[in-house]
Amino acid sequence: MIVDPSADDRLDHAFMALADPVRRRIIARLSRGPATVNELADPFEITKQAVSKHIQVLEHAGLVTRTRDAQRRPVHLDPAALEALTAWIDRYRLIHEQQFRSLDALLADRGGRAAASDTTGAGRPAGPRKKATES
Amino acid sequence: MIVDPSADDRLDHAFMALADPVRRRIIARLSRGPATVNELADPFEITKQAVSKHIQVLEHAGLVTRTRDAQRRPVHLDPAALEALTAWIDRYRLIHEQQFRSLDALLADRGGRAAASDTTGAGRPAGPRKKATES
DNA sequence: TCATTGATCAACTGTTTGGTTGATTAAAGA
DNA sequence: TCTTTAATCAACCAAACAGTTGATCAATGA
Repeated sequence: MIVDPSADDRLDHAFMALADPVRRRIIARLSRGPATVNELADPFEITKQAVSKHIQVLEHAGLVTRTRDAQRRPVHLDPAALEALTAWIDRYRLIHEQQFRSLDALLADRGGRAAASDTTGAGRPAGPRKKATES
Repeated sequence: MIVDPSADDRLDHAFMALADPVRRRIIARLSRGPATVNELADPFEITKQAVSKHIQVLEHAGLVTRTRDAQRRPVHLDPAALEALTAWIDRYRLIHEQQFRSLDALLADRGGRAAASDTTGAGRPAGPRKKATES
């Protein structure tokens, strides 16, 4: 049993959880409000045991929580983990955009002639040759 | 061989591709500019064949593209697929936020007394009882 | 107490995945 | 032509995963 998962582990589990279309449909349903396992299993062709496993995956990823309401155990969406995902994606998406802006500025300074001959994109700046250690 | 993958399949592959820490580090590296397989394999303990497979997964998900530059085959980040991921996540994250705002407005109209007794959250609005068919 | 309902646990199975080693292709250069 | 370098292909293996069936647990209500 993992007690203190790293941020990397949490990203692993969250991305893996959303890599399944059944789990994405469960998230979509929960975005409109909590629901029980039986309610969530209804639209699918699989057994409720399988849906229960999917919910365990989502819970382990921190995407949903379960409470107790008499016999029912309603599942709730927890959007904090979703925010962590968009934060990770946007981080590198924006770095990439910035790389392009820097290159464009550089080419503009040189007069822009080099840009027309670089059709492969292979001449893009690769940055300093340091080890890529970021996660 | 799949020739026309659905949007759902593309999301599958993209989320699955990012569910691996090695592939996320590759994306992080590529956000700073293109790189070859050998360069990408350098920081890892695994063989370059394994890294080549990871890049195939990323390419199949539409997250990267490969070009030809003499013997080298530089890998480039393609941020369009990343945008699709954030779009999906934010869609349901914002729907969820809107649900909360609607509930808060409802409780405010009633005088807000019911809110204090609902500590489990089980009484959240579950929306109309229609089948959850959205993807 | 006992039956019912909601949900999970346990064990098993077929498929997929991440990694390896060894062989092969493709382009450059001596 | 022969060698070197970059990268992929092919076959294989162990581990993980998604699904199943059957049994069990927990709370409710007659």
